[in-house]
Amino acid sequence: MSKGKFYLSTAIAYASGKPHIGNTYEIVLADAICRFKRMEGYDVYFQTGTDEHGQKIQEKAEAAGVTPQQFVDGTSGEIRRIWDLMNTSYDRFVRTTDPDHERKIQEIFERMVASGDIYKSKYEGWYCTPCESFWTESQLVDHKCPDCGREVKWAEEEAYFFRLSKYTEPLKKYIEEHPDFIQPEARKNEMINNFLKPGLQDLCVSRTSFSWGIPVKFDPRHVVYVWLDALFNYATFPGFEPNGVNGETYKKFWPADVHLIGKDILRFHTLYWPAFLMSLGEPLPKQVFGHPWLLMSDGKMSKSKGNTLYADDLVDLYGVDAVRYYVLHEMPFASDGTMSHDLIIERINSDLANILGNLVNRTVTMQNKYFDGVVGPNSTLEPVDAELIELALATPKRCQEKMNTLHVADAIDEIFTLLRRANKYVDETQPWVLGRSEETKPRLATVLYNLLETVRISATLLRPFLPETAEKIFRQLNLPVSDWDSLASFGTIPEGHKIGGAEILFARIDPAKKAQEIEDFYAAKNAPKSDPVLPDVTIDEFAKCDMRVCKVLACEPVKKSERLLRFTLDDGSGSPRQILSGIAKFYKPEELVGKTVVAILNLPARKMMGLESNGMLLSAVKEEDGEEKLHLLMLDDKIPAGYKLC
RNA sequence: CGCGGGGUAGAGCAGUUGGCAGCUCGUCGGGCUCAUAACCCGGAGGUCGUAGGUUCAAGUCCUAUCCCCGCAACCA
Repeated sequence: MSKGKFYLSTAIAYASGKPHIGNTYEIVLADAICRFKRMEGYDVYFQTGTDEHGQKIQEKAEAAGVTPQQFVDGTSGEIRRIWDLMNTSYDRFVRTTDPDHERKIQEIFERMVASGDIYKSKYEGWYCTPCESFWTESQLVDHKCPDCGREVKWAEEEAYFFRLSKYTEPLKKYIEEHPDFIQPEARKNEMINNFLKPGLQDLCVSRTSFSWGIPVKFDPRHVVYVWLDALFNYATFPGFEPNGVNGETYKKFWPADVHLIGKDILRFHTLYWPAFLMSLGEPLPKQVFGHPWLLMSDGKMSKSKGNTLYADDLVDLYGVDAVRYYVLHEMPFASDGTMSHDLIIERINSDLANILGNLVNRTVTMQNKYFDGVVGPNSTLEPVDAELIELALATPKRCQEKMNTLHVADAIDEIFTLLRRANKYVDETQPWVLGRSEETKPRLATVLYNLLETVRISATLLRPFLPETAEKIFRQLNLPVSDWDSLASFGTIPEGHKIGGAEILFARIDPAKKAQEIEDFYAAKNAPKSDPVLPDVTIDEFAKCDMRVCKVLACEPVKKSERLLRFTLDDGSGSPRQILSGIAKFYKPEELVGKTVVAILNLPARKMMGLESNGMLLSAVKEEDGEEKLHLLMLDDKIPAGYKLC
């Protein structure tokens, strides 16, 4: 029997690379909420996926030498693999390169043009050519570019705009009338004060500077702004149709109950997205939760271990449920959480092994030891029993209350409070003493019965968070996995039932041994492995690259830049050549002066940090566990400048 | 003055409208032996970053200041 529908979405992950554990946190959090809702009896639709358009992806694909579509096919697959690895129960995994989605976006764009909410205009402002940036009057410093201090000129570019300004008041009204719309609360004020009070400006919703996006149908020089494209995934995939003939899933589940997103993209979800929906006359989502970030506390981690944690590595080292537990439990509701190997080990040992695992183990072991696994009657109710039973019966409701406000970590805490109480109960009742004489056997049977029921209730509540572990517990109890309704009563295990054997759920980890294991693990991963050889090029194609020997005449860091060095080179032509290279992390400028290097000269000039770069220095580069290792190619100083490579 | 987060016990954090400074881990002492050296009880440990201010009362409100950190951008 359904208690109603529940539609939750995660943000779609930007398919620009492999997601780290911080990105993975979001899908696990979403999964825990959805599993909980399903257990409560809601009809759940859980959508996630990948956002695959935009300039950054186009650039990354070019750098990798593949088409953007090939590139996102790879990254999207990788993201989905990690979502599956984390045992997440999404109903649908969507991709914005889906042709049906693209068609709908084009139609939505046209519909907005028809209604007058999108209009063609000019993007204008003070333009700094070297920086390729538009500035407003107020941003200028001495009427010059605030970044590089050069002259700016008034420039304009044709673009489509969405009449966002028109929705300032309706949005303000909606947010005020729906106090739970933006969560956590603090973010709401941020949106109101920073954006709504000053009034929203119309939003530029097309781009001409790159091509990897959904083309505007009647004006294909423009591609649709990625956010307009991406945000609509929540509606198009369940079956929203711009012509009004919506699909079944959309009819049933829209509006979404929760959009779960990172706090950094709250603005897009609480202002732009509702405004787009208002423009189409569609209902607005009920709640947007901007979750905090999971940060790496990498201070003590050595370079060889790497400082970015990935879900698949962590699963290899600790197992799925341990990783799920960590991210779900260690994230505060509103502020950022931290993560490291040491912290994970600590949590596994103290919570999963000692409190949960040990309770299950000692309970199952005793039942087997004293009664050969056969459950007896619970006949001797004492005050200490009542206390445990009362808490066991109160815990589901407490969990539910926390989950209703998305306080997932607090919900888990409620379960562990019960588990701690049960451990204490063992001490209070001293079953090993009761087991010594036949007289006290009935009392022992009752004590163990109460423990088994408490374990059953706890395991049921753990299902959304630790699905595999919950199943393992039920296997030890030799019971079918129990559901939400069974939590209303204490005493569901039938007398005479025979439980299964004890089995370790989470082995305690020896931190020193594990540290060694972690080091070996990363060392093996970092072992040199060769990238596949790229498809053949012809000698003619190769010859198009004009690579020449250059001498470094001067080299200095670029102001305000972390990575860039500015080189002045002798390329043999007689006039100096300026090239910028992002290698400041690897070399000190002074040690490069006078060196003999190789550069490609015939790349188009490119501006970085306001300076022009005429070519590229060749380096040997390799990604090692997310970190780039780089060595500048240097030749024998006997080779004169200007020699060509072939 | 790019945007943002944060300084509370050795570590990680909670502290709602101001009203006795709390939780988890660790540590020390004790208990227990069913259990994964696990479990249970108790203790020690904090002038709440600093300096001012408002108040009967400030971790909490105001002002100033110091210190950490994340994000963004250039990365041919």
